[in-house]
Amino acid sequence: MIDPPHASAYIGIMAAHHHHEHAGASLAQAAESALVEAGEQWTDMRSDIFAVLATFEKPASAYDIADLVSQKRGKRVAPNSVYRILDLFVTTNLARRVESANAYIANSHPGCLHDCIFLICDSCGTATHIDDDALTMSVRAAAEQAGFAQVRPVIEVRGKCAGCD
Amino acid sequence: MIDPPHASAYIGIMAAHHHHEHAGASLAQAAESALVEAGEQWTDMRSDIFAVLATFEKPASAYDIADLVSQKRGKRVAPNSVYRILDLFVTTNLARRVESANAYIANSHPGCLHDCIFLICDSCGTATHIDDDALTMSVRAAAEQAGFAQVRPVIEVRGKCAGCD
DNA sequence: TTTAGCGATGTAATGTTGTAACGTGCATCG
DNA sequence: CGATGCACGTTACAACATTACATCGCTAAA
Repeated sequence: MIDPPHASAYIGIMAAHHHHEHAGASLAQAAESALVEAGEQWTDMRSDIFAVLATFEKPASAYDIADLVSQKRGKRVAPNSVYRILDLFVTTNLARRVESANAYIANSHPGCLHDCIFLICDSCGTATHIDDDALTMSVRAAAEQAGFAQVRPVIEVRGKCAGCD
Repeated sequence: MIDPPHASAYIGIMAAHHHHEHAGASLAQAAESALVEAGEQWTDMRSDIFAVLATFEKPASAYDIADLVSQKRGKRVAPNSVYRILDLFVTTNLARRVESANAYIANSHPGCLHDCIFLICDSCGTATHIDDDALTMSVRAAAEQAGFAQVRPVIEVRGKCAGCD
């Protein structure tokens, strides 16, 4: 899977930064090593949940994931367990929570730490993301200016994607 | 209620823009006229719900509001009805939904249309907002660049407020 | 004046998302 | 072996949100 060079960003605003975007097995491997790196275990359950999460184009709800993982294992996996693991993924940067969708999405470049900006299509539900550090840093700065600390920006844009215009 | 001209200049991060910030009765009045302006009715129920919403410092859940309005009226008001009216408020810009909190907050300057940036304290739950049109316009621009249309930014920052350091 | 329509609200049921409390199995280490 | 710690299971429940349909009151057309 070759990565097209991060098609060159914005006029005036641009992240001078590019990633290795993983997919499929490569992504799972990257996730595994990132998790191990963080001192956590890469168990079967975690592997299955990550695999299922990574197949989604759209942000996936914990319940969606629970259903699919249950099928895959032939045994009910409770949402509860899924949430635990998703929380772990989020704290270790293997996945992100999309607040405006109450759902999760795999991070296609784990190990690379960013605030990211999600674009979620109101029609088809698919989410893409852009990384624009200049922008996210400005948001952080504005919040810090207002006296906030330990800042965690949530930047999402709802709208209609190019395919759904 | 006169709004100062939308002065378009920004120095770095700063809103060269100031509002009439309403509070209490003045806010309720502003809300009423904004709603009527939009061709909607200002009913007792809507008035009560707005009043309750406006008393909150923190984003209020529909259920919080339902409880308080129920008390106030001495009769159960179902969450359903509250959601209906909150949706109306959001579409008419009398209130905002805080996605990362599944909750709502009154707009202290209805009639004045903005993307706003919320700062929500993880400790005390209070929310403040900043208006920084330069920033929000950049976010819009980035999304449009990516092919999105009918863009609605959701910009929230979680963190610790000055009082909760 | 009836009545048809419409907007606002009520009622009930149900669906979805998220957490709490506690139990079990298993590996590691003294 | 027994103690500890971690992952996961199980159950129950809390919190958030929507759907379908009923009722009420107003007003505009017949």
